[in-house]
Amino acid sequence: MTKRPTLQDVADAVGLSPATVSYALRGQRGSAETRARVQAAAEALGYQVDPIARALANGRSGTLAVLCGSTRDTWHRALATDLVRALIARDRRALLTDADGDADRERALLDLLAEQRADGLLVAALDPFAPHWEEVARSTPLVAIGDRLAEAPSASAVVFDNAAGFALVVDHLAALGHRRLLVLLPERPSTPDRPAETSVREAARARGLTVELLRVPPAGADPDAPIERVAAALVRTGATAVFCLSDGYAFDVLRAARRSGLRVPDDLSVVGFEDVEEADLVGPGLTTVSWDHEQVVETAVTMLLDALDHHTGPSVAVIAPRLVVRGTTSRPPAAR
Amino acid sequence: MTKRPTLQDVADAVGLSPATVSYALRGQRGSAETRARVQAAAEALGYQVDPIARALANGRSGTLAVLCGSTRDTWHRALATDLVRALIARDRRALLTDADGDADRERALLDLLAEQRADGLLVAALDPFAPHWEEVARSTPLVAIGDRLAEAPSASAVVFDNAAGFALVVDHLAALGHRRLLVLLPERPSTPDRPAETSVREAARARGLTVELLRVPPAGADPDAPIERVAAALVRTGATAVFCLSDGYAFDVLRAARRSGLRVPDDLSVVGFEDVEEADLVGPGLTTVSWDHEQVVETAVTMLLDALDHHTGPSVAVIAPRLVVRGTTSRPPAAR
DNA sequence: TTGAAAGCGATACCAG
DNA sequence: CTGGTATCGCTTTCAA
Repeated sequence: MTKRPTLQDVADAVGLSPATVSYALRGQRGSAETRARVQAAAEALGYQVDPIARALANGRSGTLAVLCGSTRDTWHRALATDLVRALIARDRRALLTDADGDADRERALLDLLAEQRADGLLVAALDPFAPHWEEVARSTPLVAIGDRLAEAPSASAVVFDNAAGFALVVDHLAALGHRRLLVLLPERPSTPDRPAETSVREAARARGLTVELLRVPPAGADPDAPIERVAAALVRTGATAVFCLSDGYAFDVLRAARRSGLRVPDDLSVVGFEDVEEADLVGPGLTTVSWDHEQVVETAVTMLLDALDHHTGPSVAVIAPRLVVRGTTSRPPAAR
Repeated sequence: MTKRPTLQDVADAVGLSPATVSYALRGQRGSAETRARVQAAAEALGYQVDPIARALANGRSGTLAVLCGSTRDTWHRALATDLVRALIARDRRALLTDADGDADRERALLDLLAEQRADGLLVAALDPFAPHWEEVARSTPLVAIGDRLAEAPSASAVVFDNAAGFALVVDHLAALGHRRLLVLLPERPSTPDRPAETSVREAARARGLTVELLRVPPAGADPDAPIERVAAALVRTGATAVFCLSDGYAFDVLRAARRSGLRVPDDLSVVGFEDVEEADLVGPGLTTVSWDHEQVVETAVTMLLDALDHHTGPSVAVIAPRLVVRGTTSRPPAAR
């Protein structure tokens, strides 16, 4: 196995200096004729820049990173892999890392990525309130996905119009005659903007619905405990519909319902706040709010590449919700 | 923002040469006393090795890579992210890349990973027959997952005992009284060992079942076409059970069945050859063959790290199947 | 337009 | 046990 050719080899081949070859190869200098000659020689030798040497020399690694708060969650897992795929499809090298639900690890990975000279970051943050985001965003183009990063004005973001999503769900359920709504939301606040709690309450009030809030730990932490609590809450409150704000919990609720002998959607409407691929096959029908996956990915990637290539400043894109109705009961509360 | 301290800075601080410091920090040399002093100084300065400089100097990047044939497939996606998570959990840096169903890209990514000096590879190969695997495996510890790499004796592998899986499925269906089996398998052969086709036929013959084979394109390629073909094949052959070998097609079959007005499992048994997280919620019940995910991940990661740390030679681990029965009809063929 | 030379931040060989 | 010093392969001033 013969060694890979280096810049020097190419230089020797064309009788120029490595510097000149370097510039020529990147199209930064040289007469058209020189460039062509260099290109040809490089091609002939099968020369490829060594990304590591380049990174050491100029501080850029040529690699973008996707940092995911937790790939345990189906939707985030799909998002993360789609982002990587989109980047690769645009001929960028991309790597995916996963904080696995641990905020400390999120921080550690961030340091790691800095060390690795990641040129840009796509982040589904675990803790959007963490102060360190601004420091990172200041030195590296960064696009947050899902929620704005509270303390990082330098970061771009692709955010979901949660309030609009809530309104969509509440409208839908109200129109079907539901009066009591059980809302599952994450234990820790996650949106830097108006708290989900407030928005949901407000939307519900506008439609005359009663809301019961149930805070659940992040998905995957302890899969069983919350199911029991959900089942209990359903019985206790007599809610006829469950709205799952915490990503990934709609499936758990379906499991809980099944255990409790509740039929979905005949006895209970379940609405998720995301739209995973398998939702159409799950149970007899799970209604979800969908944030057009492709649009999210496309927007985020475009933002990042723009920032990278054209040094555009930070910006925020808002993704509108769409309701995908796959089964909700309209049985009025009196009938139960 | 002050510059990160370098090895030189630490050396200056303790009055030693960078070489000595480098060795001391890695615990390769130096009296206990020297090491302690160096450690302390490094700590005090907040020194962290620069992985890029290190990679350039010694050819190792300190990063392991997971190369996935296609993250479009739910099961592979889960596998890939789980592998990354497992590696990170063991304090390794890991990156995930995705060939997205394109064999050429698989090859290109492999080159890329070589350039990036990946220290080890975990691979769910798209094309296990490709000759280039051996070249890669020869220079980098490599563990293949799912199938052996036909031409790469230097690579380790975690393989699924497909034949045993087939037997499990066929036994199960035969016991329920099924006589006609529709088997979906990938267009391209994927197992270097005995072809799936042969194994399935053999297992079926042993139980007196008739087998209809239907070759389908890889998941995600053209989501609609195969569904129609499946529906047609069901009607044409009068099969009472479908066995999906091609990963990810069980869900599509359920969709096809629904469109055709077939009820699962009352009219049709559907068996998948993997066990995705959501299988228990899908439809009224999807029976699957399960390859203990955790065991697969654990085994693969352990193999890779052993090869890395102890220079163990290539080995092969076989994962045994388990049948997860979630709903199959026992309606005898005569009743249809 | 081109080239010589100084980094970038470590590692590893080889003397002392 | 230590410490010069030559790499590793490329980028980038700065002169020519």
